[in-house]
This record gives sequence, structure tokens and C-alpha cells, in this order.
Amino acid sequence: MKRDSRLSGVLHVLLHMAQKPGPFTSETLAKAMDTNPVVIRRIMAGLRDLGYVRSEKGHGGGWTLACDLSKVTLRDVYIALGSPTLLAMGNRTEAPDCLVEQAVNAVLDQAFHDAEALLLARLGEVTLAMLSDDLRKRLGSRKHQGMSAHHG
Amino acid sequence: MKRDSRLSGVLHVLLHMAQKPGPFTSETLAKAMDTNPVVIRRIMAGLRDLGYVRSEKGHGGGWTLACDLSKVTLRDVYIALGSPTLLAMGNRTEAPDCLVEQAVNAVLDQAFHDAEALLLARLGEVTLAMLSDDLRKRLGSRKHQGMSAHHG
DNA sequence: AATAATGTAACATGTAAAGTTACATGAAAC
DNA sequence: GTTTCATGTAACTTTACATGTTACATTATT
Repeated sequence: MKRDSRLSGVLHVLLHMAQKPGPFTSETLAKAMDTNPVVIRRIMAGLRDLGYVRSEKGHGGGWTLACDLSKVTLRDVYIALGSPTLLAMGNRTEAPDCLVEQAVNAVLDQAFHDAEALLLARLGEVTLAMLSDDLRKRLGSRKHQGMSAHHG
Repeated sequence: MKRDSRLSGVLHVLLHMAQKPGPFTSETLAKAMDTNPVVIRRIMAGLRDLGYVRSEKGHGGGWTLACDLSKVTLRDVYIALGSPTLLAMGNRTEAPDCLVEQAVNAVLDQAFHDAEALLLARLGEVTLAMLSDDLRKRLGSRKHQGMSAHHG
């Protein structure tokens, strides 16, 4: 199944933004992500609504970080995206009349729920600040090679 | 994202089959699942190749269980389906040049991997026999109401 | 006013599961 | 041995959804 990469994408954007003050236009960010400005605006909309970033129109406008990076976890970002489906598998039908289906659903639901809970817990353990620190370390260990964070 | 229900579906089929000797035609099973016979053959193909079920052509043919239900776990069934993608989310790109993307991938991969491992472990804990027992309990507790396992 | 940005709707594309059609193959019944 | 009933499988259609794109309204700066 085709996998949803919005979380990966929006984290990429946020990390880019955390490296320097901004603001960043959707077009700039889109180029760094090799995608379309409208896609950037779409995945950022939820973050804006929750106050994690700010967007301004007109000359000199664009996107700015508006939160304490050490207070926002990847789970928060995931939720800001609208909590998209985590698992690629699901039950054929929910609340079926068929007892066979009920038995199957019961055991699968348990396994699915556990896996989702673990994934959300893991995402909840990592803040944007931690991610940004990790990036800075990666950048640092490449400095002596004269390379930058941006794409070549 | 649209979720893959093949595991749910094939378990439903196997559980139906575990309730009485068979053989069952694809058409019979398809009716119980409210789907198409070809879909049944498709999701059963992997199980047949691994010897969990047998299929016979011609008059009186159809599908038969061919394994010890207490030896086959839901994980085995999942693998028989060809180990389809478990998570609906993934990284934008694998092995990217961009350090930002690498930092994002690193943390997400860890979380994704843990969740997948847990899900597979949970599926590995449940055998088809356990599932069948659970179903029989559900059937038993409805007997006094004069209901059957099949759809109304 | 002109320009540069976001906001958003509408539409196109890509991908994978699910559903369907068609037909070849093989086994049993007659 | 031919008819019937079953699986096996390829090819195509449908559906769902993320992604990509176009178009245009809105708003802020110059």
C-alpha cells in the first residue's frame, strides 16, 4: 500500500525552519522538499491552526515557528495533521452482525490498538527540539567536509 | 488512507472453515463474506502455497483446512499473504542526501520499526485454534437465543 | 496600483486494494 | 467422452486517497 508521508514531510519543513529565523515562503520550503507550494500550505494548515507556526500574507510574508520546540512532540505534529490513519491494515467491517467477523475483529483490534499506542507513545517521547539537536549534530560532523544542510 | 482488509478477510474465511469439515467452494465462502469468488481465491493462494489449506478442482472440490490450527499463528497467515505493508505512514524518501531528511527518517524509522515489531509479535501470539475457540464461545453464548454463526 | 505572499477550491495523477469478467485447466458425474 | 463444476489466473474496472497542479480570491507591503 502507498504510504502517507505527510508526517515525514512536515517534520522536514519544521526542521528546516528551526535552522534559521525565517520567515520562509511556501515556495522556498517547497523547493527544499522538491514539491509544490500548495502541498506545503496544506500540511502546514493544521500546525497553523494549533498555533505551532504562524503564516503571514503579502510582501515579506511566509511561515514562522511560533512555539517552544522543546514543548511540541512529534505526536503533537501528527495530531496537527488531523491524526491520519496509522495502520495500513484494518477490519473488513466494523460492528458486524457476523459472529465470525466479531471474533476476528476482536483479536485484530487488540493487536492494532497496541501497535498504534506504542507508535504514538514513541512519537510523544520526541520533541522538535530533540530532533533539531540531532540535526545540528549531523550538520556539525559534516562541517569539516564543507557541506551544508541543503540539497546539492 | 484506504486500509488493507485481506488479513481480516482471510481470517474470516479460515474461521468459517474451522466450524465444519468442508470442502468449501470459493463461491460459498464469497457469499459468506459478501464478496467475489475471485477475491477468495486470491487471498487464499498464499495459504495454499504454504500448505495451510488445500484446494481441489472439479466436482466436490473446493477449499479444505490442511494444517494444525494450534500451530499456525495470525503472523503466519499475514506472511502467507505476502507480508503486506503494516504502517500507513512512511518516510518521504529512503536514504536521502539531505541531512534534514536523514534526521527525520532516523527518528521516525525507530518508532515505525518498534510499532511493526509489536504488531507482528502480537499476531504471533495468537493461533488459529485460539481464534476458533473464541468464536465457539461466542456461538455458545448465543445458542439459547436461537441464532447461528451465519449472516441474517 | 502593483507586487508578493497565503488560502482554498477544483481538478488531474499515481498507486494499491477490491471487484469483475473472461477463459483456460482439471476432476468428477453422467 | 462430454457435460458440469470447480479452481487458476490474467486483464480490466472501480474505488479511495495521497499527491501534484492550476486558478483565483484575499491580504499585506511597497
